[in-house]
Amino acid sequence: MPLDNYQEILSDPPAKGRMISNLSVDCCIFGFENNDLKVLLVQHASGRSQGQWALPGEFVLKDRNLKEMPHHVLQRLTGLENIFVEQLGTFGRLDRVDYGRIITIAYYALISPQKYNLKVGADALDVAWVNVAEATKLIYDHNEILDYAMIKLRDRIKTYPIGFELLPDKFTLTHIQKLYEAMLGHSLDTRNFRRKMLSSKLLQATSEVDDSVPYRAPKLYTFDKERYDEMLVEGYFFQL
Amino acid sequence: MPLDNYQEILSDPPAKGRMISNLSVDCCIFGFENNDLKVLLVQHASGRSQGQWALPGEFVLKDRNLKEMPHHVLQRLTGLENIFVEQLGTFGRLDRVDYGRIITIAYYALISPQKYNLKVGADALDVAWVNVAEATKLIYDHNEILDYAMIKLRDRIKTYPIGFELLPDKFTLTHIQKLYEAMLGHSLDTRNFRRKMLSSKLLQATSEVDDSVPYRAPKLYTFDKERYDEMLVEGYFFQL
DNA sequence: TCAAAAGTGTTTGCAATACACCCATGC
DNA sequence: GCATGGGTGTATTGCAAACACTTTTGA
Repeated sequence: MPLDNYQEILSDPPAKGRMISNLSVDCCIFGFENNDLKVLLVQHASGRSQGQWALPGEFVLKDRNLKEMPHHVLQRLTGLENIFVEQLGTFGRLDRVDYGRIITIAYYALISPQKYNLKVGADALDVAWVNVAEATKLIYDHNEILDYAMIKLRDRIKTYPIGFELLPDKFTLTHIQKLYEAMLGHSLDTRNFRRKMLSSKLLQATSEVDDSVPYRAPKLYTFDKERYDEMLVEGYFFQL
Repeated sequence: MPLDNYQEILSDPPAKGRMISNLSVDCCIFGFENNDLKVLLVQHASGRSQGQWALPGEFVLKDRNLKEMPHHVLQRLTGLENIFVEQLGTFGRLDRVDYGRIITIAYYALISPQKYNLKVGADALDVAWVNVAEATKLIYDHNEILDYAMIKLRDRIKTYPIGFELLPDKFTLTHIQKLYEAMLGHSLDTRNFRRKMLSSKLLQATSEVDDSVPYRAPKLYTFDKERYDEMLVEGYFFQL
């Protein structure tokens, strides 16, 4: 399923009167394909920022709890619900945007490739998955936000098994190793990695293999959501 | 130096016109005394919230960068500068305050006991250091914020040696052990703790001892700021 | 038969843990 | 001399790290 194969479904932005005009939410939406970590960017369609690439975002809505806002952004942009989201932090330099004093609350989201199904809203010219390393020259302070997201993500992946949020339901051990390597920015020892993953009890072997490959077909695993939820509570540490 | 011995210096709140009226900053300001972790609370002097205890806070000022705001709060409240501060997160439930849609950015600050020197602003009836365990029944969602601060603090103390921010310039090994125990909520093995602390190279033994005690005078240590800064960069991990 | 990746065990060293007694001081 | 906390060492265990070859499959 290629990443650039999205549907052109218009999704209208909310009316101005429903927005809190000095407060926005911006999202670093991450995906993983072809052993690369990607981030979802939009190109602004109008106004002073027309043509520039940005993290997707919205003004906070008057009638929504703050924590619903990143889901609202994801819903408008991708139609997806129940996505993993965490707050990153709030950015409020005086000159961070060029048209007023806007403070933004940044979130990051992790979505699995089965779910790529992008809409392009009426306020965006284009939407694209971009390799994180190539997502330079974003508008406003969005590169600062993205850099911060990467730091947090690396930190988080070492402590919680959130990487699974980026994988399809069934995946191979190599698949998840490549994901960790992409996130951490260095390679990992295969034997040690596999031992650790399997001993974590997070994985469940299926009887299936991935026979679409032109070499020895690797086993497919699924990921044990119950065990994962237990770990989130007990403060699991994942040393890598 | 007793904690409740503060000066009654009035520090006027900023004019309403300088504030962003839907955005506030609230601070969990932590101190450590008598082996207890304390948080600084204020009692509101006027308005609907009069008499209630709260985390100190302010509305965000139009002409200040967001990251200066917690320092502004600390400055007004305590007169202190150069305090360790980190952002916790932003809280925005629709009904979190009872007089409108206010979103608040929460910070936590760590201050050392030498620096206790509190002012009481014109907008506060009273200011007090309260044991964290006893800081219940705060106004709005401030208990939620404080609970979250404690979780973050525990997490952080396990990874970075931020505990030193809560100690005076010279301290004993027992002193810092008690601090860690208070933060983590359980006791630690003295021999292991000392070995680990000393091998971290964060401490520098002085030739002095604390001879104010009625038993064997313990050695005083200072803390090596340079080594600490190195560690913050190299992502030091402090397993406790 | 070759290419490409899957899959598999053992050894080594370090760091965390558990554990108990003597020491110095002031009263 | 006694009460109080200061200060110290060793043995064990578990986990992370380093390391290389055989297996399977499709082309």
